Amino acid sequence: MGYTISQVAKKFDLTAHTIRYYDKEGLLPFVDRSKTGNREFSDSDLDWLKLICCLKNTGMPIKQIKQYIGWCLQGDDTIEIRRQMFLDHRKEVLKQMDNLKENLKIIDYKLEFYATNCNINDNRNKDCNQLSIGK
Amino acid sequence: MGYTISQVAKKFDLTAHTIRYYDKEGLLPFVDRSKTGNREFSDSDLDWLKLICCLKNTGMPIKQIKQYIGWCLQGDDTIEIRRQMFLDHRKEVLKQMDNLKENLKIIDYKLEFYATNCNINDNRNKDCNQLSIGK
DNA sequence: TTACCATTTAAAGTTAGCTCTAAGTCAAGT
DNA sequence: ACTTGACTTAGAGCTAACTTTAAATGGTAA
Repeated sequence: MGYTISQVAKKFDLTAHTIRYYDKEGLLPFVDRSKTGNREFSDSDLDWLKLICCLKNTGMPIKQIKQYIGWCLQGDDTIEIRRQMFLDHRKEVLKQMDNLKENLKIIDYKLEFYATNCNINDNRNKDCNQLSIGK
Repeated sequence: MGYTISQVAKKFDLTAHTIRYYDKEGLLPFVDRSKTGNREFSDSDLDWLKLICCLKNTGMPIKQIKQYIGWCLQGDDTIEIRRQMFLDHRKEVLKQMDNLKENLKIIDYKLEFYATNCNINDNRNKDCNQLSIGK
């Protein structure tokens, strides 16, 4: 039978509106319809959607995801460009992870500061309001 | 003397426009002005801005950063709530890192697939177009 | 003095990614 | 037959974070 849009929405923690929006934007050209025109998602469709969410959640714009879907539909001639896209995107993801790590250091520095100067012995004379975050 | 807005923009890889926007949104209430009304950034201001960028680049909305800045201005009564904000935000950042790691796995799976089935011996009969990305 | 910068403000415009509304269709239950 | 609820579309509306524009001011260099 396949899954209805609301079942899929639940599974992926999206709204049906959002899934229709993705469809409208060209991200789901493969999803079939029932006799009455309702979307029917197959298991393979869920795999596509999982990949789409992966790309979206790692910061790829919807337009670029659409382009990738288009390449997939075009067939094997686009295999190399698709592979390159994943390589490039992988680099992007690693960069994001590095950025998060760096920023986590700053946050941890601040937390250390609050712990050391503010909460032990409720010492309110020391200035926890300063913003020096180290070099 | 302090730094001009364009010097700061350069340092932080932002535009002067963006910095003025942050100021307008209440993120930079501490920045002084010269006699002629131009912003003059001190070293301490740069530390603030560094923290602001850290929070922004880890996904904190500008409104929430503004709220934090407001708490700082209010003084020591808000220390505990600020500390809690950093604790909460730290959790968010860790969650983001976990998400990135999970999604990186999917990307690596795809890359492995492209490497195995598509590029070795230029074997174009195998279907690299499929989207099954594993369980 | 004139030209050329960088700066200022207020306000309008842009983009991405939804989010919601209106009006309609269809299938199942009472 | 009627009601309820899930689905459909087109299109309008919304929010965040800029980004650009217009008009004005001030400092420096030739």
